[in-house]
Amino acid sequence: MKRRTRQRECILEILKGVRTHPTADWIYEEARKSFPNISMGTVYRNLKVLQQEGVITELDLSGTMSRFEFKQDRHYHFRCENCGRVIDFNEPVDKGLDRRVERRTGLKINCHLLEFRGLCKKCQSVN
Amino acid sequence: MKRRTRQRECILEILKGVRTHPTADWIYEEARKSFPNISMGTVYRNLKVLQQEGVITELDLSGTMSRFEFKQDRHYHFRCENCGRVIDFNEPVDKGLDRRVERRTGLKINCHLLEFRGLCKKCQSVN
DNA sequence: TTAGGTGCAAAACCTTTGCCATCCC
DNA sequence: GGGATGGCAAAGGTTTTGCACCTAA
Repeated sequence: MKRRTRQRECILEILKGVRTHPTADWIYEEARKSFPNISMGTVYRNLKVLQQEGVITELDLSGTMSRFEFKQDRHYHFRCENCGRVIDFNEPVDKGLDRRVERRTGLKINCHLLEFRGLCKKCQSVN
Repeated sequence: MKRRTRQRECILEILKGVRTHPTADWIYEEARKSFPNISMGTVYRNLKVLQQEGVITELDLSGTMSRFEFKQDRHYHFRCENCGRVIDFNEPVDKGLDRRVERRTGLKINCHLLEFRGLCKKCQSVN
C-alpha cells in the first residue's frame, strides 16, 4: 500500500503551488530546498506514483524533457517555440470530438491532446 | 552546400516507402539492409538534414523516441496506448483555429498539433 | 514488524558530437 | 582539391534501477 512520505508530499506541494509546467529537474532543485539530500531517483519515482494515483499529469506532448502539472480539468497547451515555456490554454475543449471520431473510424478513443505552437508575448517583443 | 549521398537517399526512400511512422532505430535497421556499416550517427544526422530541407517531419508528439514521416499535408495522428503504433488520421484540419485563437490571446500561433489516444483495432480485439 | 520508500551510484536509453578517413561536386 | 559526409566510438542528457539502509503505518 502507498505511504505518505514527506518527500512525496513535498513534490506534490511544489506542483500544487505553481502554474508553470516544470521539468523533473526543476522539481528536483525545488525539493532540495526542503530535502537537501533528495535524489533524482526519488523525484522520478514519486512523479510516477503520483501519476498512477491520478493526482498529477505528465504532459507528454513533444520535446525532450517531460513536464508535469497538478491535475486539472481538461485543457490545452501552448508551447513557445523560442523559450520552450508551456502555457495553459482555455480554448474550450470539444467534448464531442472523441465520440464523433470514434464512430467514424472504429478506433477506441480515450482522449485527445491539442497543442498550439508559436511565440509567447515575451519572445514576440524580444525578436 | 548539401550533397546527395547514397545513405541520405536511402533513408529518404525508406520513409517514402512506408505508411508507418518509424523510429530512428527502425530506420537504422532498415538502412542496414543496403548499407551494413551505416551508423546511428549517420541516420540521425541525415534525419536532421532532411528535416531542415523540409522533406520529412519529426513527429514530436509524446513518447520517448522520436518518430519520422515523409512530409505530407497537414493531418492529425492517432496513437495506440497499448502497442504505441501511430496512425495518420484524416479528421479535417480546422484551418481557422490558429487565427481565431491568436486574435483572442495575443500569442503568435504557428500551428497546432492534435493527437488522439486510445486503442487501435488490433489491440481492441486482443484485449 | 515489515512492506514500501529513500539515497546513492551505476546502468539504460536515446541522441549528439569529435575525429579522421572518404566521397562528391 | 576541399568542403561535406560517413563510420566509429565516446560523450551527453534524461530517466530508470539495484541495493542497502530507513521509516511510516
